[in-house]
Amino acid sequence: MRQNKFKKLEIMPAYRLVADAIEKQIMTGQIKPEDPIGTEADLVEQFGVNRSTVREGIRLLEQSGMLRRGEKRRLYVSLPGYDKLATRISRSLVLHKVTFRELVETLEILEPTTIALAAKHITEEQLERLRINVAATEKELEDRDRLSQLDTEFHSIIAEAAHNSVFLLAREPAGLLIYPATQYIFEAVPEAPSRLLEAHKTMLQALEERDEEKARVWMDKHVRDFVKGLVRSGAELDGQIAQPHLAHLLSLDTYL
Amino acid sequence: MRQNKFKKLEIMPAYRLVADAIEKQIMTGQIKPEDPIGTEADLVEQFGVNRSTVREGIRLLEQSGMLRRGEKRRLYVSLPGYDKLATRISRSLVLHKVTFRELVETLEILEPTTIALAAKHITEEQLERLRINVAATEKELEDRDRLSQLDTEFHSIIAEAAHNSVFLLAREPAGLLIYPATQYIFEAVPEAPSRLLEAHKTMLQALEERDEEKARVWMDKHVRDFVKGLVRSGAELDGQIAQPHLAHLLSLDTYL
DNA sequence: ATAATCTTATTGTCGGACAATAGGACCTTT
DNA sequence: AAAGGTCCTATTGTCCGACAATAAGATTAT
Repeated sequence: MRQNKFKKLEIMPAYRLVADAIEKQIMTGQIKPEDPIGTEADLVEQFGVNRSTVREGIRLLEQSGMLRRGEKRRLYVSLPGYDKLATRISRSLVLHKVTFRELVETLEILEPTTIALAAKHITEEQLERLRINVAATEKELEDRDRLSQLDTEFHSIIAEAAHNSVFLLAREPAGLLIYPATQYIFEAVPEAPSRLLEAHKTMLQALEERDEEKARVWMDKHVRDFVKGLVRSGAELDGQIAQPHLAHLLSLDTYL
Repeated sequence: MRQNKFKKLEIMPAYRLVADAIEKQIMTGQIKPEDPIGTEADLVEQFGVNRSTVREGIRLLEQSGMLRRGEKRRLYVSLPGYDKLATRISRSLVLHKVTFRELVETLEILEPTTIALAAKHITEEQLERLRINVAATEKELEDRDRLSQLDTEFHSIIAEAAHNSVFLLAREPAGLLIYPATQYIFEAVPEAPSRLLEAHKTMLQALEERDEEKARVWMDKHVRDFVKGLVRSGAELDGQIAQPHLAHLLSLDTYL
């Protein structure tokens, strides 16, 4: 038997070490969000490596949202926003070829619970945003594209109203991936828009009344309705998400 | 009123354009996982920019796991693994100062549902891994550190057994953040290890019997037990996660 | 055939260079 | 004095060229 006297050496490129060093300080709270990091020249001096190397390290952290370029293009520590994270997760799910079935199964579970939490915690400001959203939905019943945007937003606001960021982040990627499909349901099911509006109205009302149970029941119905529509629109539950459904995720590329 | 005749110009550094161009091809399936990307020199030629610029672009994608260095150090398209994603999400949650309350609230909801799904879909191979896990737990009841690792693993296997990658990814970050706290519960609550073992044993049994309801009920109990222990161990439910609880997340830095 | 050596391609790192730009300081105009 | 223009400086984004380290492949020696 071979003797294992030595640990495997950790041999990492310098740009990684740079990134890890900065990340560690951020994670341990030694540098806090909105704190400025020095200029590239400063980092060169501190780490004792070339500027190119520093830059490569910075890119790593820039991507994950821990660093951003702020005023005067200087580097600041920053919190990765939930929207950006959710987008990134969604993309990964797509690459992993997630099926409609997995998505709807997840939402059938999460959405009713989400709205139940929301009924307990929603603020007046969030109620107002929902009212605006519903009003817009009513006005633009004909514009399918806009309507599916509003649908996605409606559910996002509710998730936000649950006031639980862990839960929010657990739900959001599935929401981002599935609700755009609403658009295709509208094409196949003429009565879908009005049913959607009715459901949204009722859920809003339930939230205004803080009626947890009513909210949950209607959301449950709403989601199952959605799934039925999805099937009627020709989606294969065990198939992957079709390209057209993802257009928004791809074009969001630009600024995240 | 100001006329909005012009769209905001998209002015982006070249290294971003490089990254976006590659990412787009990956997302649209024009390049698939495990496909080799050319060498840096190739990319320099194709994009018509300098190698430094290409490298910075590559770093962005390397971080999000869409590119990796494979054999012969060449660049390959790759799927961001769930474990890596979950780690990254967990870190973001920490930076956003999630509270214990948000974590346990989420798990109280997700875990029972997870095991119910698992009861339906678990494979023999996964059952076997759970048996090994439980056996190890029984043997090492004294070693708190090891025990909390095994606990985290136990719940992860169950999540995997639900056979829903969306759900898996929704649950994992919360699991990563909360179960390490088990260790501190053991210090405060002497009878905790044996109670944990009993619960795990019973849940395993329920899974073997495909008894969805029994599994759910026990998991529910198990999680609430966990929360009680957490409180007894002195954790402030409305406080953030303490540094020591995060050690594992930080040291994982190295190779993800 | 196996081991040792050489070759080559590629990455990681370095140093230096320069244009573009943002911000500040300073000046001009009304 | 406020608004606009000009100059100055620091910093970033990009380019160029170079080289050591390394891994894979080819070649030679044992």
